[in-house]
Amino acid sequence: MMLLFNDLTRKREEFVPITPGKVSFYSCGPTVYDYFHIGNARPFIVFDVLRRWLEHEGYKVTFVQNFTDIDDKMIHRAHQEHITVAELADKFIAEYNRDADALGIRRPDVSPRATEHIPEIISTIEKIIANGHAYVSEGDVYFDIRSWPKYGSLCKQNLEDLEAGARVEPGEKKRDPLDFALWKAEKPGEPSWPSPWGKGRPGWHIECSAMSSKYLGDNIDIHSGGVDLMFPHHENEAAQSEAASNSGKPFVNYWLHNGFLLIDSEKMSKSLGNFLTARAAIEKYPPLALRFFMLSAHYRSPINFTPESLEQSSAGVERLRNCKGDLDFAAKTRRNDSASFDVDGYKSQLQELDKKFSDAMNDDFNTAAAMGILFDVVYLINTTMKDNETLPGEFFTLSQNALKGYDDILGVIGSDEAENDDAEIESLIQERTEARKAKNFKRSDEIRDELKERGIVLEDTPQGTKWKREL
RNA sequence: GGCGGUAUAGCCAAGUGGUAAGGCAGAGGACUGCAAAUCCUUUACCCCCAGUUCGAAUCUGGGUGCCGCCUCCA
Repeated sequence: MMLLFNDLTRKREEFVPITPGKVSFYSCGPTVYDYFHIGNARPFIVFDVLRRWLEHEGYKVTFVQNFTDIDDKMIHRAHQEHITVAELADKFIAEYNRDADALGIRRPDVSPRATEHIPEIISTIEKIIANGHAYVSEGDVYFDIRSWPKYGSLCKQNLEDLEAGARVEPGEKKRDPLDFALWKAEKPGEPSWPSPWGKGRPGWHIECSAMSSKYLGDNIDIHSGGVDLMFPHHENEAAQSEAASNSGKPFVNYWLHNGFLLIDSEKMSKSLGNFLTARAAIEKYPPLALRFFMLSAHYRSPINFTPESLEQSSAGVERLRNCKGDLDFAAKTRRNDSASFDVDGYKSQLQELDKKFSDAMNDDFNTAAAMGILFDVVYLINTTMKDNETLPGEFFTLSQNALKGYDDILGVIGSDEAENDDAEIESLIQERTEARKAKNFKRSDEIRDELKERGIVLEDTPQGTKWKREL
């Protein structure tokens, strides 16, 4: 049984998919006007891991994440850069993919772009108007929140409080300050598309309603995003989608929102000068450490991005990787299939830990607790190798598979790929081994220091010298 | 002002009634030519004050601190 905290009810609920064995999952993606920042990276990483976990649990998941490629920020930036909005979008979609790939974030099953779904958006708006929940006003179309009694039910605010903070732009023709644009009439110099209400462009929220409905249907299992999207974006999305479908069914069964990422205990903002793109973070810290950091706290808690926390995360990743490296090395040097070893006992210990890991992941996706279990697995492997001179192949197969299984979900260990200086490194190690045999420690330490400079760390073991690349 | 979240060791962080996971850092030890890795040992009056209970980090009430949303920012 899987429990998920549903922001609709503010409770942990058992996850029951609409269709047994299948999950429809929509996650809000980036507005592609710039590189995405480290705060954006949190939902991308965390919900990608949730997606993997759902698949691990046997669900066939359809994961949709949009690209918002038309809005005020897009238009503004394109003007600045003297390029078209479409060119800007193409560029930053490519940059998104580059950074997301580097962070080990799997590509969604569908990555729809708003501008490629104008007909769907228009027909969604038409349905909302036909159902009496939107009105046309001088080329704009607004959602009529007063016609929607459930409005405010996701963010749990009453309309008066929301209204107190509502902002009305000059030129907007709203009946109520909280009404929001589904369609915006064309302004000079802005991209526009023909519509029944004249030329214009879609509002911010409507694309998600139109595209989620197209790819996932009117009633979807999971919708995720950052907490700050809860209002107004998700509140509006839900109102639109339900007003359009008019089916009486909720737009979303489980709303999931990740907590905010702070930098040095402050909200990231350009004015504070603590703005950090994912690109810059990847250049500064190992992607594995960034993932480790994101998964080391519960996804709904706030996390604080500091140099110290990233160093700690890097050290944690090192421990995981050391275990994998030691295991792989021992598999080559200490394997002995006739060694006496209680394979069944070991297997049941691993299974017990695996059960704990699953329990943690199924308890509102508690990756922090699950990572704790991963370290327990590491400890079991390390102590087993410590206590046994040689081990049978089954030990290595079981252990390696266990680590790989966890890493397929969390992506915090990684694998080592051969590089073209491998042979040279190994020949230097061979030379060092000869030097050590001859008690020429000066030469042997020289070689070790030289390799250290190049990010290669040597470890001498009774079975020979093992080496690894630093993160 | 309204709504919500959070407060656990030097640091990060699990833990929704039964004598506090895990990681990082530190100290001592084993191992090592020296290291590194690993292993062993070691580090907590769970923000404060009341209350409920046989029993609370966990529940209730009241404080205090920090954070977020209410401003098309994940």
